Amino acid sequence: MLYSRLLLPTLKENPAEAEAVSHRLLLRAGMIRKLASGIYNYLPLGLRVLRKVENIVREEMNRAGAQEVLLPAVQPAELWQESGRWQVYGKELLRFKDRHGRDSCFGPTHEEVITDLVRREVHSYRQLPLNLYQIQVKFRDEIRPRFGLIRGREFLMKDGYSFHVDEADSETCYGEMYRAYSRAFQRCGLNFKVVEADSGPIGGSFSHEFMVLADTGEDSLASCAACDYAANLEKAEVAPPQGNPAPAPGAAPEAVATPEVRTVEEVAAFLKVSPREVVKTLIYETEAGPVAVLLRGDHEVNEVKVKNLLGVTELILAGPARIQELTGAEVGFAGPVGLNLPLYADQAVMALAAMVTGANRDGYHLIQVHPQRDLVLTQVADLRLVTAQDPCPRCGGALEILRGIEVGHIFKLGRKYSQALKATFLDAAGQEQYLYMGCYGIGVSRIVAAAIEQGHDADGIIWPLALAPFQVGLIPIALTDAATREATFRLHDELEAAGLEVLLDDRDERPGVKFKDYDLMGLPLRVVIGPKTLAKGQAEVRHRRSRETVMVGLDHLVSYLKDQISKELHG
RNA sequence: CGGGGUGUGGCGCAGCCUGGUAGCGCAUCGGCUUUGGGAGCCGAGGGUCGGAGGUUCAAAUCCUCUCACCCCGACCA
Repeated sequence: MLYSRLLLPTLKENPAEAEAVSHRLLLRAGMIRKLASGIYNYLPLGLRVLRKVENIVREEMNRAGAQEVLLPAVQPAELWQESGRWQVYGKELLRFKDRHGRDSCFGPTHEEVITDLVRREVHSYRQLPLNLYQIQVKFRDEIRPRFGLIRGREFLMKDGYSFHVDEADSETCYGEMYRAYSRAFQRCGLNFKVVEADSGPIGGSFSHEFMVLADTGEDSLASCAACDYAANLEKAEVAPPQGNPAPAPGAAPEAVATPEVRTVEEVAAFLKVSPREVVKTLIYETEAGPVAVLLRGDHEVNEVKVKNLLGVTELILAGPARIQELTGAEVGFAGPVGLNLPLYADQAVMALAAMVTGANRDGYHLIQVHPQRDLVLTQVADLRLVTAQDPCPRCGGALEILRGIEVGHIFKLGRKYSQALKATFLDAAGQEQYLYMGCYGIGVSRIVAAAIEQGHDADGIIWPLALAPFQVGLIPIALTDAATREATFRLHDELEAAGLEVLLDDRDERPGVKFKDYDLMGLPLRVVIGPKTLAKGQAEVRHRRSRETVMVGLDHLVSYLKDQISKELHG
């Protein structure tokens, strides 16, 4: 490919709109351009990378026995009404009417459509299992699109759905997808971690996310240094407290004046106690009514755990007026003693012998509160976020808290959609049964950004070979030199004939400009040819990642490059 | 949606506070010279200062409204 024929507008300066590294470099390297918030054009270079990811994912899905389909992006409201999600999906679902006034939406995901297809076409256990996937543009009207391709509104996704006669078979498929995903992300050259994830309201006993490790990631995860336990922070368990969980009660609770002392830090400092002895009382509104959650002052609530324990989908911290109404006191003085609300305590609270709580009275706190003697608890559970100070819940080893970008998510759907949409089959006994389903997603365009978050330096992108838009960049030092020109074009043709992807910079630019652009684009191998190298019958090959250069004789340059590429692609 | 910020040639910015003929760097076009890490000189083109309304003799600058975008929080591939 000749540079002069490509639409490849590189930028010297960082666009003001881009903050994230991948966003900046995608723009600067001329791979994407923004059309609207969270909506991007892919230019030729960006599309080449996107296609590479897509093909790796496709190959691994096919290898795992899945079949590719293509479902419509525009979907009728009826299906969503049938599944019940037309009401619950929220504003991320882009809705509109067609010319006849029929409610429609742009598909953010395809459970409804695929289940509809399968219920029409599959009637017998003999047709099962079935694993279908597609690679398609999705639209989710995100609250806040950001970081370029990492969270766009329109994005390319691989979504797959499997159908089974029973739960055991769906779990077999889950395992196959787990392995296929791992292979795909490995081939993409990503440093990733598989973590246990919250399976959410859909239910199911387990779910996994595939996280590309990057400090700029939007997700946090806990990972054990000693064993293979790793979980999304919102899922990560806290090991039950060790030692004596029920210390003997001491003196009776006593109210003390704490004027204008509200936060945990202020209370701890005022009463000269450790923040861990100050218990905070969080008042939440849920669709099932208000509740109170107790946590040690030095701990952070995990709202996902609270939601799951309560079985609610709505969990919002109560506002000042509502707190006043429920506790009789201002924010900062709520406490569990005598509070007429369902009371849920984090397990760590139970290990305290004497704690400080709000007194439900402005300007007062209670001291010497004993959890078992003084509180009427609805339930005690693990309700907080783990920290790097907590031991691993599996092996007791040290936990690390890392940041990651979610590029894949697999979970079991069970019979949620098959029941809602009445997707059934006849089993061997002639009985009508609901299908068991699994669901598997990969953020294809997000992988492009994640690979850059993981592979870059001050000069630009460093692509893994498998994703690079071109494998080799070819730079002539002086195209005005006839010998150089002739040798460069001949080499370009030879490389292409050998099946290598090569970009020849035939622009009338000075070498420095080309070097900068190639570092920015991040092609793995760069070949420089000029009068000086030609005089020795050689070319200079530079590895983008290591920055090492070697002189290679022109007569075996093609085989040298082929070797380098196959070495990196196949280990 | 709440909080913070930015809109001035294609890109990055100054000018705004204190109203008075719209500027700089890069990019673009033409010419000459250059050619191993974002070249030099000469010349040229390109902007209703996000939009609307208002104040004023006069608005990029002051006021009101509005739109777009970015960053921090609640959603997810």
